[in-house]
Amino acid sequence: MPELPEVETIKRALEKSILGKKITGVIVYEPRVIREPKKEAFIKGLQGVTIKNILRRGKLLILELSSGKSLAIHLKMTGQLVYPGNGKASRVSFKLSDGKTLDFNDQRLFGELRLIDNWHDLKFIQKLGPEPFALTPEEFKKRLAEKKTKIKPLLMDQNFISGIGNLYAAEVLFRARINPARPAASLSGKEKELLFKEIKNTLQEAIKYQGSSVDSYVKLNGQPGNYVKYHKVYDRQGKPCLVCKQSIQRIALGGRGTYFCPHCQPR
DNA sequence: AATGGGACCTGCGCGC
DNA sequence: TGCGCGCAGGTCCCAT
Repeated sequence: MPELPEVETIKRALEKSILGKKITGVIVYEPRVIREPKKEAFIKGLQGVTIKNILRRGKLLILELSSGKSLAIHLKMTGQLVYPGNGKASRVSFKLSDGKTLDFNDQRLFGELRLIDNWHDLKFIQKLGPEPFALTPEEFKKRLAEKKTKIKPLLMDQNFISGIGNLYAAEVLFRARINPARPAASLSGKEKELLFKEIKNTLQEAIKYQGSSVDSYVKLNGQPGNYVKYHKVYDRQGKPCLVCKQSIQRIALGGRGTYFCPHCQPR
């Protein structure tokens, strides 16, 4: 479940530690995580290239390379990047010119590595909604206007707005005091403004604390992020609401576990 | 357009 | 105790 704050945390750490270094070799332990091209071409295409630029779009990490190609990394549920690598449970290991390795770990193999000519051409990128931090309240309200879906699945829709997953959708809606099952179109102008504000606030705060380590997210150095202790609803079912003391509920919405306070977030 | 389901995966927690 | 089952969720894809 790495979402925008977790991927941003990793991106910033990568910039400090591997930017400008050369990939001197690639060891593939689990070919299934390499989505394109085939393993041999993937290894060959990365051999000897320098990492020129590191970007994030939504939850996707992009390393631009001296060859003109890019390495796109999606961590999906359980993907990790660890530097310096320790070789433990690594699916793919990148040897760098500093003698250390960058390890890609992924227990469940949902993660995706792609070596591509132009990352702008990725279908995922072409359909991707705007970055929360590059959006104005007016634009956000406008995008919300015609939507008939429930607000929580909509926030998680990467084509609507990028970077928000199950965890931060729950946290944001609690802070905006909006019930996750509300139809998006039913939100008042004030609620839309507050929601947008809380999206930015929550993501910013989570980045400050370097992400939420529930499940398997770790920072580039292998250590957990610190934001879990600030969660107000996620994974807190049955526990007292930090505002009103009522029990936090968990329901299924769009097939996903959804946490909220029935008192603070009424229908 | 929206919604629901399955697929991809594996480790964990639960019930019996 | 041990086993089998369901669940967890990011994204894509298909069906309705």
